[in-house]
Amino acid sequence: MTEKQEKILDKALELFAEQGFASTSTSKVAKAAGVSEGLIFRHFTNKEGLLDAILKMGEERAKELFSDIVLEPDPKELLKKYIELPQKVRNDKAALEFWKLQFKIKWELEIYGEHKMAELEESLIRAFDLLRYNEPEQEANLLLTLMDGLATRGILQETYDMDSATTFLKHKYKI
Amino acid sequence: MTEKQEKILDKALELFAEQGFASTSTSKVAKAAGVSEGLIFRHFTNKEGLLDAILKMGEERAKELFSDIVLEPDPKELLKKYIELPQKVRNDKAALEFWKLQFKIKWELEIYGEHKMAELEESLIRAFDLLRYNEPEQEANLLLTLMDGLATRGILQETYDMDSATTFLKHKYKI
Amino acid sequence: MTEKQEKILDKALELFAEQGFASTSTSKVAKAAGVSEGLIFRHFTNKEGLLDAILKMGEERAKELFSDIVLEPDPKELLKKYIELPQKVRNDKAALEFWKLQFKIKWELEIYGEHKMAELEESLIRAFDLLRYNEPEQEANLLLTLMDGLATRGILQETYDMDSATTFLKHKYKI
Amino acid sequence: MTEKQEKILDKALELFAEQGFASTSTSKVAKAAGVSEGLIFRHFTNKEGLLDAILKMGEERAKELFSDIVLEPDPKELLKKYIELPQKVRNDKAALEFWKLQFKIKWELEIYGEHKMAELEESLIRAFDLLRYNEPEQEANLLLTLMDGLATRGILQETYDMDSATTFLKHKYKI
DNA sequence: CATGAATGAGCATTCATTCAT
DNA sequence: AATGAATGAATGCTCATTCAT
Repeated sequence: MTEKQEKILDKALELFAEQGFASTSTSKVAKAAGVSEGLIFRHFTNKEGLLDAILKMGEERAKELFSDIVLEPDPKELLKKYIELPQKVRNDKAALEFWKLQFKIKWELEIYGEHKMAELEESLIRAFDLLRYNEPEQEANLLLTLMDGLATRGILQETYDMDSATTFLKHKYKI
Repeated sequence: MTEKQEKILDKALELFAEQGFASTSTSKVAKAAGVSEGLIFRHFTNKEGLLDAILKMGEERAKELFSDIVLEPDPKELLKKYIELPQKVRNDKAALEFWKLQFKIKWELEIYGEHKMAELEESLIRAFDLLRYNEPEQEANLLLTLMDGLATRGILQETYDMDSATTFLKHKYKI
Repeated sequence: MTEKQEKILDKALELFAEQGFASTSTSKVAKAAGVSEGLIFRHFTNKEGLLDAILKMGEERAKELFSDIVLEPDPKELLKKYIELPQKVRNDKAALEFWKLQFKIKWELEIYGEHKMAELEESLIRAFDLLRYNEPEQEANLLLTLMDGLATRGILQETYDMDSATTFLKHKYKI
Repeated sequence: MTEKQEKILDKALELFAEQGFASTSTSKVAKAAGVSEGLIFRHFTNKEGLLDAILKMGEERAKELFSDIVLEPDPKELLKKYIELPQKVRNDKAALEFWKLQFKIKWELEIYGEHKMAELEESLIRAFDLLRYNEPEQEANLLLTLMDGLATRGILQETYDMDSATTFLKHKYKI
């Protein structure tokens, strides 16, 4: 991975996250990255190939982010970490950019990456089970869904008070 | 409003909801509507003008949908109606199209129409207040956020089991 | 000639003179005149037909302007009137508009309306002859050419000092 | 400057001079130059950018043409060279094209490039001064204005007898 | 006489992509 | 590896013109 290659990925992520995939032209990416437009195609074949590379990059970073949660043995602690995730992401510019892109792409291409969540879902189910909730699958599903809502508003609604929401949630789950 | 005008709005809604605003060209809309491309601009000035017209249309239909909830005097009934909304929308092709567009546009243009929700939020707060919840504002906010998540998955994840989720939610809120 | 017809001619003249023929769309004319675009075509067949109507109108007004000069029996007086013409036109908004259009059209369509000038040229030749100039044809031709230059600068160069130029010319021709 | 770039400039000059700026589409230019339309924009940004490039080219050639006059020390010779300029231009196809464009643009965009003439005017004033004319500024101004007329007719009126006019003028200025 | 709906061709410009160097 | 020239198709939009009412 050369320096220019990284620069392209970096700027493409930024632009795709800001303006969306379709609305970001390869020439904009090239200009922002300070490289010739042709180079993008030499390295990534396609505009789609560029997106794939970014998405793969994102998946790896997401795994890092999630692994800390998934591997947590204490169920209360696991829930806490999960619920605090949006706050954490919102305060980390790089992570926020990835999330934004992830969601934007979801809506632009209408794909909901279920498999990515499978592992997380299982760990949540286990946690709720250990905490003796009656319907752990439903609880896990509800919390995952809520998370999508939290992400939606955290990203889209600048005035959204994420801290209150998080605190309230922890209170509800008695953490 | 001539027949062709309606046809344009109709097909534009369909295409914008399916493929997104930026990725739907005016020529595609014209072709789908069986109209000359120029007609779109004569009637709606702009591609954006076309979107606005559709969005206004959607707002009116949303108001109808919401008014039934907002005006409900019985708090339990209000909550029930609100929670059942996603189910209702998911089973109504026309309504689903509008919701899809609404969310797609949110993400494409990064605007979260807070004002549209204000009335709804107030009625939810009142309901939770009447039901003697300790923190009605937080409860209302949580439910609204959850709704965004429900919509996200209901639209994006074809396999999402909306009925179970709804049932479970009603159970949680003791309805 | 209905009121609307006149309004069309009026506004078309104004716009053609300001922005040129090619750069003025029939829709602009219709909007400025407060009529439907179709009406222009009902009355004038073509965009070109509209131009022709305006040009004909202009020719008549030019004849009025010139007739006073051409019919002047005293050669000195004739020269004086001719030389003072640009000043006169420059101070008359309506006349200036016509001249401007006339010149703009000349350059846009590359036609030099020689026949319009023939009568004027003859009267100038006669005048120079009576004043015992050696080469009255050449003198007339020179003055006519100079007039084109005077018009060019009078219209195009806002800062052009037409009064000085006129005074100097009269002095040169001993008037 | 690649071959294709030059070809674009060349054909654009030709077409702009023939048909005017507004009436010459970029696709016509591209077709005439045997180039893809996109290339025009890659090299010149805009249709206006293309015009600017041509105009700058013209200015340089005009400077060459004028410098010979402006630097002439002998006043009689200077006047002679100046008066003979239109003849010279009319017999040089490339130069004529530039002049035509220059004038067409003047009328289409209504800008009179005074500053370009300033140097020339000063040298004319100096010449008339040396030749002991009473009002050298007025004389210079008159001759410049006459030149605009000469150009107008030389370009627009194919039958205009430029040689006679030039001869007569030289005779008038005793050259 | 007058309108407003409607069209097809054309416009300037942008786009993703290819290729010779 | 990297560039910059080049392209063909597409984009949003405007144009002159027609026609039913």
